[in-house]
Amino acid sequence: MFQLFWCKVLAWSILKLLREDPETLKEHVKKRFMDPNIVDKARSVDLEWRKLLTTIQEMRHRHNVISREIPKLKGEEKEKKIVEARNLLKELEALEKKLREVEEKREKLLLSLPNIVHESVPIGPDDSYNVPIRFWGKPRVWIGHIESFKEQTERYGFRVDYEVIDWRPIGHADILENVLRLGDTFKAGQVAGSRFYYLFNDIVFLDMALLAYAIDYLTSRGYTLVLPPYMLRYNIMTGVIDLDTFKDAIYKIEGEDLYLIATAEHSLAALHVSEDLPEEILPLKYAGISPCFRREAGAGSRDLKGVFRVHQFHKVEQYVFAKPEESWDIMEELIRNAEYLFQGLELPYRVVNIASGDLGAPAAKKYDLEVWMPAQGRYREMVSCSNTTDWQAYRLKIRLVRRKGMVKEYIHTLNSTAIASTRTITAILENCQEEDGTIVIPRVLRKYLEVFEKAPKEAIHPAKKEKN
RNA sequence: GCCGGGGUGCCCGAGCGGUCUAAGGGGCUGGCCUGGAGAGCCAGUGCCCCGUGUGGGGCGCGCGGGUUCGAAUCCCGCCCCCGGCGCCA
Repeated sequence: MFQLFWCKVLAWSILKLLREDPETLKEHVKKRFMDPNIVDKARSVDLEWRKLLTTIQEMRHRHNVISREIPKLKGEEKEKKIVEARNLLKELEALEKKLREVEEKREKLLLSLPNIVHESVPIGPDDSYNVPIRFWGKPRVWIGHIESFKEQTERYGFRVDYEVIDWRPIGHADILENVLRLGDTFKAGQVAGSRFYYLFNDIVFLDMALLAYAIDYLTSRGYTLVLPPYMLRYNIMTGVIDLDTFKDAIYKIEGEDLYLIATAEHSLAALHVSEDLPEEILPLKYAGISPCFRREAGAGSRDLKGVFRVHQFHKVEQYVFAKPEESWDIMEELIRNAEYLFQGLELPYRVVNIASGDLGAPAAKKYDLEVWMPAQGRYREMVSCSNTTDWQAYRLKIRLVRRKGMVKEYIHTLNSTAIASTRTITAILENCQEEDGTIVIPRVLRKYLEVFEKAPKEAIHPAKKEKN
């Protein structure tokens, strides 16, 4: 028996849909509240490209045939053939120029297509349609926030146990700069601009302890610890993110083809660029630690105070290369890892299933982990966990090779925050705050502070009043 | 940063303007053979396009341009690796 029915598979799920089932692809684009016309455009340009390519390849073939005849000929006949070949090339020139144009257009359109939307994603145009799927911990809710707290929990059918406090905790920015006096965004603003900061002493130790805590846990779970490049080339960046992210988040190095990473996710995704990974080594799980640089161009004047939303911070990131059939289970593992870390810190949180319109092009599904911020009376994003299925893998040419039959397909990639330093610090500043402004250090962090002589061990205290 | 050497398919390695569009090994996948394994034999083993055929074709020798009817082979730019010099935390 002949074993192989030669079934040619289009490896990239989105290109396959584009060609074979464009209506379904349109449905996915509509779910994101994007213009479904991009599907028609991409489809027609893809078709145009294929037609043109076929024409050119036929001409190339004729030209190759002639070229191969030439060395066998002599004298006048040879000259005739050379002229013929030359003329054919002249014709080709214009067509190939056209092809390059079409190809560029096609490439652009293909790369502008967002990922499909997983069936479990709530449909809605913006973050107000995000759906909390579970709550953890017992938030401390200031009396004045009780109504809005209920709005943020009971509306979704959850009954979350909470503790009422009659004093309002000081906001993270205020306590950092004015009570503890361990941060200075004013001076940083003078020398670098808004959204930069100086942090001092205890808070710096806290930053380091958080990172150590995260890498300690993830490495114990078998994740490979990685210190990655902090800058990447253009073609790698575009493999990892969509155009909007590029515009809003990415810093460029002047005069070089280098861009500062906005997260270790970018470098970790790039770790296996252009590789064929055999299925038996999957899943590959990484924990990257790096600074993150973000322009925050789209943020306007949101969160200008303190270190909640800043141009640079440290982050431990989880990144996994997986077989398609296991990626959804791994997504659950990644969010559970993040939850484990925040449970350890005793920060009350909820996990939110991000609505289709708020997803971002690379992700087929995304969870955010949001911590309750007692001073703000809101849950705020600390962790973002995505399954990007084969969206990044296609762009980065990362394929999976099956043992049987040597079939190749695109792998799935996933990413999730473990801990982002400054943002987690804001959560600690508000949640672990005592009435007198003392910050009680979460127990799980203490062993990482032990190694530093001068690090705080149990609490961070308000600055002493200056005598004037 | 400077000078010299080098980057060939999954790996090793030949080719250094046309004898076809990468020799020859090795590995891997499948088939034949076998009681089973091995050996042996056969085929497949980069990307893409056309075709409802086990069919046809284009492009691939670090990347991008150029010369030529024809380039792995010649020229230019860039990247990376090795050695030497310089510089530096």
